[in-house]
Amino acid sequence: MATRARRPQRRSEALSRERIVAAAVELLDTAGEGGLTFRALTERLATGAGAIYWHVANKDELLDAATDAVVAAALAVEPTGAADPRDEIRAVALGLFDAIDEHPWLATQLATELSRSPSGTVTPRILESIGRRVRALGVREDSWFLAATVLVQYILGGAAQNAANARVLGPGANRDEFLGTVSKVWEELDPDEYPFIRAVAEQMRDHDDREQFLAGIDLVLSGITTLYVPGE
Amino acid sequence: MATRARRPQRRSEALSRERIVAAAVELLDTAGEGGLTFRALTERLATGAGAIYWHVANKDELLDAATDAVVAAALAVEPTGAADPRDEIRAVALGLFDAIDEHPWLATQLATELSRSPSGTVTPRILESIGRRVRALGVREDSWFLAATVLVQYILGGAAQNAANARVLGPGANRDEFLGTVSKVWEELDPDEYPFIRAVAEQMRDHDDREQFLAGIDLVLSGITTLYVPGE
DNA sequence: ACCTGAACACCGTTCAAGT
DNA sequence: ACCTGAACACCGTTCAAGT
Repeated sequence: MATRARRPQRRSEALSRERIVAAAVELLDTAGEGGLTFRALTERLATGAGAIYWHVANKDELLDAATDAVVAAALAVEPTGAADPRDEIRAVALGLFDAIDEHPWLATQLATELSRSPSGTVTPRILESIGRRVRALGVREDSWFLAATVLVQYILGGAAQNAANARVLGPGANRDEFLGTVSKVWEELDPDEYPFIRAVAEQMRDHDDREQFLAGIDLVLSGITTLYVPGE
Repeated sequence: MATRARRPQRRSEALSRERIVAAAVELLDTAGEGGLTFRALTERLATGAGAIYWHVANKDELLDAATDAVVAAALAVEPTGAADPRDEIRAVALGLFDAIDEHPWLATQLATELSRSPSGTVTPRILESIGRRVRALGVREDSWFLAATVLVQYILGGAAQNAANARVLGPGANRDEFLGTVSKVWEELDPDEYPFIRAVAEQMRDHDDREQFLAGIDLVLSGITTLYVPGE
């Protein structure tokens, strides 16, 4: 009774790249970045290591595929019918924000995604989604790439930072308590070396992640409008 | 002759945390993120594994220490005497940009730094440096934390993205050639799925990393001024 | 207090062998 | 074409033993 066999998984439901990637995402979600190993994967899929290597070149490719699958899903629920491109940009950004929140390993992955495959599919996907709205915003054509890139950079950076916070906490932890602790540490830093940190310790403790993230988006949007939208 | 003993290192110059961290930085710089192993480290320092563990708790702590050392050095050359806080912010940002450019492993490290030690020293260091200038800019007090955080997020994200590009290239590679290749890939994407990417493929090919990074800083600064500096 | 180095548990990847 | 699973090389970390 105690030694219940763990998930015999319907006997051989035909291995496939998709099933492997899905299992990888599950492992990453439940066990964290360190939880994705070929041994855990073979056990969960009731197969051998070689079988996985038949469908996937190596671990890096598997991670890329997992990232791509999750990002694609997050961007699939595109906001339709929103009149203001600004609202659409906010919606796309929040979609990624939530995806990273649900799959914290995405943060690290997205940060290093760019360093891998030059023809990586994740970055173009995100850039395309944001870029269309940048164009709709009326940004000068020669600044399309710049404006879209800055936005994407902020979105990924901001979402990643929040995921990091969430990860430190771990599931079920008390966010207020955690922020309180960090805030205390900040308040006790050397007043000569860290005057600013001390001054914002309280703001840090009371800030709302989502609100702050959106305020950052608006800030970038404001800069884009001021500098790159003619006649504003 | 062929089997020259590699660096006997002046026989026992007393191991210390600093020497270990310095060796770690060297290894990371020369051999990349995967190059930092305890075996390589023991060889370079002509010692045993246990000796290193006497000075450093584990690999994560070693990576944190290496990151901290490099970031501290980058921020140490603080711009003095610049009249405009905007110029100072640009200088600090470029300092980090160059540091990540010199030590590409910093990008990944900084992206995940936040997820580690809540009392991490790297983030406060950067936030402090940027925050002081944000204050000098005349930002409303209740928006100090927000404005500084957004700036730091953009700086780290932007610098990381550039480091990623540099890393894909590898030392001595031809940047123009690389961008040309990626640009070609972008131009050949599905016109229905990726109209924006196709439209900016050329801008991407011709963009200058540093220029673009600075333009992003100015964009964020413009947003901060518009939204959070009273009377502007 | 500081260092040595063998040993342990674990990992990604390969590959001869099977069907 | 697809899968098995033992084997290999390598890694982070521990620890009894030394000085």
